[in-house]
Amino acid sequence: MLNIGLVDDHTLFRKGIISLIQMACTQPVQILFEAGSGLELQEMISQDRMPDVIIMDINMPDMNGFDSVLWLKETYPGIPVLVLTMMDKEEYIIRMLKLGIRGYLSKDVEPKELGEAITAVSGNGYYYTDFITGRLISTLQQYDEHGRNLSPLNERETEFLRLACSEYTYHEIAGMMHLSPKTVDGYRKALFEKLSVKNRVGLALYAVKHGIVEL
Amino acid sequence: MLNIGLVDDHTLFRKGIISLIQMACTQPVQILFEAGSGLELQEMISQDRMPDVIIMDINMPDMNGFDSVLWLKETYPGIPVLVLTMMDKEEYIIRMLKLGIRGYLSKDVEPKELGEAITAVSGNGYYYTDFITGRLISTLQQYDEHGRNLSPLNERETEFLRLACSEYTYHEIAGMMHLSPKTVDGYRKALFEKLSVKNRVGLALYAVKHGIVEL
DNA sequence: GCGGCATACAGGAAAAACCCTGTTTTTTAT
DNA sequence: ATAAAAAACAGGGTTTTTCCTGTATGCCGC
Repeated sequence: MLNIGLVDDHTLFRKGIISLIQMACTQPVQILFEAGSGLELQEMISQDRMPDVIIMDINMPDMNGFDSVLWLKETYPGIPVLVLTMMDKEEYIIRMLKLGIRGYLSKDVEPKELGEAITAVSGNGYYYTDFITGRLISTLQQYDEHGRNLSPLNERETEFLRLACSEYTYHEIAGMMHLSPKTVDGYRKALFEKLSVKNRVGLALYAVKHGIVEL
Repeated sequence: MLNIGLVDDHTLFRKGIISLIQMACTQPVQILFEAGSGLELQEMISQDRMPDVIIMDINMPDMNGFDSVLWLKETYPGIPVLVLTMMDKEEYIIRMLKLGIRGYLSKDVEPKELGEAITAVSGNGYYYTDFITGRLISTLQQYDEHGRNLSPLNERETEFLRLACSEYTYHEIAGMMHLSPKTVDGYRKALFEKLSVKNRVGLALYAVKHGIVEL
């Protein structure tokens, strides 16, 4: 019997997932527990309810998916995690992959696919939707003419980008970042190039689209 | 027996809703049909499967929630519609209210609330979550010091706002709108005032936040 | 027929954004 | 240890945005 732990703040989703699991899985499975956040997950596991697979969302109150996976990997690295979320932004996928999750599914998944993913992940396998692998491949293909990767924004660039999505002037942003306005202007230019945008509005829309700033 | 028609493109959601209905409703209910889009809804109803209540999402392929409700109100105005969606943008809520829906729920709804909403709507009642009514009230409270309503953007302002969320200069936008750059500057100023923003980035973020431009 | 109102438009000016080229300093790799 | 890359910064220029005040026109109500 395969024991599944379900972590999602929406009751609607949890019940939907349970229904799908029951109709999709060929092997015998049961829902060991449901948790509405990372904190509840910690409670469940501290009560010695050890699942064979954890299905987890990202957006949750109290403790989100990233922190939850981080904690799991530190504490019980053996439990495979299957992320099931609406968030299909590249940044999120990449962050999760780095944390060592074993599968990533979008919430518009078909029952059959969910069953396959659970089977794969509960063994020693991995499962990512075609959609997601497709996006990742196209991301990894973003090199410039010298073969340098253009896409990943470093710490400082990300910080600048977040601040650029505001009503502060670049001068004010320079102050906040403890940099000269000229340096900030350099970041601006670099990001225009990297993200192929022409003005600050382009930066803001890129940031929203890729989940770098929340609305 | 209350017959429910379920219109949502995500299998996960449909199964979740069904679970919640079964655990939340005190009265006897059954799911008469499930449809994955407005087109499928039309098929179902043309097969003479007339539900007492329709629970509907907004984002769907082929035929979305707005068009579906529009068609329903023209063809079978008697069937009450309960919108159940993640889209909590004011523009969407207002559009749906104008179409004459009877309830609007967010997908993070509690089982109990879903049951109450179904009961209310299947009678001759209405049901809106506190969250939604709260947002609507705060929107309707946006008056200026003379009592004039600031919030609703007219046609031309909306058109300008959409164009401002781009990498065109205002000069180029003026050309597209067949207006003088000075007039466009007037729209800019008026929108800064109405939306309480300080620069073009603020405009773009407002537009995204309120569903005026898609990403 | 006249004030109120919305729309379209102008001149002019300061601020901010945008762009290019080049220097210094710090970090990193070998 | 040193060359190469990345980060911080400057000078100086153009374009765009932002802001102010003021005018002309057509529409609507009373």
